[in-house]
Amino acid sequence: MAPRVKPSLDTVFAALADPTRRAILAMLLEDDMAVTDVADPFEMSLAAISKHLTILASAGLITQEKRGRVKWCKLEPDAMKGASVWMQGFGQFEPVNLDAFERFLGVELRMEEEE
Amino acid sequence: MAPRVKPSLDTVFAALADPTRRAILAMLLEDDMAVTDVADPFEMSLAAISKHLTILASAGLITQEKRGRVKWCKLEPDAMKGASVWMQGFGQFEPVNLDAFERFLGVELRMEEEE
DNA sequence: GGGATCGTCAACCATCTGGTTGAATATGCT
DNA sequence: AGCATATTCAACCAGATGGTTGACGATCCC
Repeated sequence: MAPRVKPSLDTVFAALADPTRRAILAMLLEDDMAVTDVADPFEMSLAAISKHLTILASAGLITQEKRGRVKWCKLEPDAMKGASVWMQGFGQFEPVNLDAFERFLGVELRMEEEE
Repeated sequence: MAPRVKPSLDTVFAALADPTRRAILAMLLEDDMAVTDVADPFEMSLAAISKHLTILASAGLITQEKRGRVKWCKLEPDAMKGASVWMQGFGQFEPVNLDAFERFLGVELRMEEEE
């Protein structure tokens, strides 16, 4: 029942390769959310979002806890550690720059609106 | 002719999601390589490796320059910057730890041998 | 010129991915 | 009990992905 595998680089990178899933992770930065609420801003079906959440969960990037009929989704940023360390082995990237991060988030969201 | 698009998070993460491609990047850390030499340690066809290299190139993670009949592949670690910054927005991961990186490389290579 | 080497192209194939819809399950509310 | 809400399941579909093989165009070398 507990999330089985070691979240491999394969599954983490693959999970992060989809813009919908990255947007979900960004939403979860602010707070834990129910599946329905996660789905709300997207134009796709609830079932599709549910699948995305399953993928994020099996990559270890989120955990889901059912309380009552609501399943709460919680960001697990530590799951990115391995991938982050791996990438940083390729170059000393600029010291963690939150401004740049927010700019990226902004660009991503804007792209989805335009689509 | 020049690599067209802005290497998006989509293409970078997708490129990194494949273990063969990550192994290729790790090889290129040591030195630039010809396509044939890149393909050598793998058990798949040269054409398959050529495709992987194309994917890496269109994600901006490598560049390829043809000199004579040999096409040289060069690592372009800066293409990871965006992805790295994006991930670091989710948590302050341990200050660049090369030991951990080499451990990861080791694990990845070992996995391929066993397969 | 002619043969070997380097690399890509084209066609093909099996499998994965991301989405849909409709039905099913589980919980909460009155 | 009976209805509404929350979420998943199952079947299906189109298109992407990762691999193969065989032919092809370039380039180097004798």
